[in-house]
Amino acid sequence: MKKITIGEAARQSGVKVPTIRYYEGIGLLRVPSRSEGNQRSYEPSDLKRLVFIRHARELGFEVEAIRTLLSLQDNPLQPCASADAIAKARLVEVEQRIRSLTALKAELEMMVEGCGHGRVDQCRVIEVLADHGQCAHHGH
Amino acid sequence: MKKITIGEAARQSGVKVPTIRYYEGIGLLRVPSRSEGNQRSYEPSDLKRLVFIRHARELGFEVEAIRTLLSLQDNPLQPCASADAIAKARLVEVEQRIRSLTALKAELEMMVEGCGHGRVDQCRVIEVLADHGQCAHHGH
DNA sequence: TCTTGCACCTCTAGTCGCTAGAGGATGTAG
DNA sequence: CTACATCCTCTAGCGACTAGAGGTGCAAGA
Repeated sequence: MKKITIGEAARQSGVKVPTIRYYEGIGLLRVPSRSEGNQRSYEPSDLKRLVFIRHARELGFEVEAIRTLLSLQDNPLQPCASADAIAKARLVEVEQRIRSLTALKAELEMMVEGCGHGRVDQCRVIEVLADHGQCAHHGH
Repeated sequence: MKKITIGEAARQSGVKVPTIRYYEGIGLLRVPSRSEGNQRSYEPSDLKRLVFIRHARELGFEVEAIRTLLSLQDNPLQPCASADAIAKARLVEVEQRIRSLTALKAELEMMVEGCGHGRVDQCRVIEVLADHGQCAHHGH
């Protein structure tokens, strides 16, 4: 039962102090007990939860998805179909995002390579932006 | 000089009506003339500008970058080094983003594949989120 | 002419996930 | 005792829109 301050929790979890308070506000984190001087006082389990949240955020899960994942974690005997579905949906999103960014990269490369570093009226960057018809990929 | 309404401009440019008004508000688009009934009235040049903006947004350029690109387009005799620099910076961002998303994809795939579709307490998705040490990539 | 109904107008507030700052209380080291 | 860091609450801001309220304009059919 070694209780720690919010600052220490921030240091150990990698989540910033105002963000911890924000997570409490939106109900991702339980309301912690307070010290005599009204300061938040966290337990190891809170720390674990913070690391879980941080990690999920780094993987790009939205707060609502994390809310669901946390409630699943809190009820470990339930079937994990939901967790699986959330992760799969995220995977599909990420794959889609990679595809569109790759197309985008090709287009930017064309723009940059085509730029003769002369005047704007000969600049391929501006030209391509002005005329969509010159795009390599018309999907967007 | 065929003037069009904001709705028609939206249809032809692919930029939504409230977004056109928003662009006017932040100064990306000139303040258009008005009809007798106080309705915005756009010219072909506005339409071109809207398409330019839409295209740049689709390529992920921020509004401030677009502001610069537009001012370059308005002064075609200047050297295009700025446009080139903006596009290059965006390219670097995109490449970085693709790299991190690819790492993320690998991690999500591991999570999804490892999930035995049983109960939460055996679920790899939850497990990996809870314990950062199990990640394939520790960079994040 | 009337009326229906869509498109337009302005303005404010909400979205997401924080982040920054004001203004004050508490805790700790020298 | 005095700094100074850290904590507290509260409000407002970020980017790039989006949604909605409450009202006006306009074109076409009955």
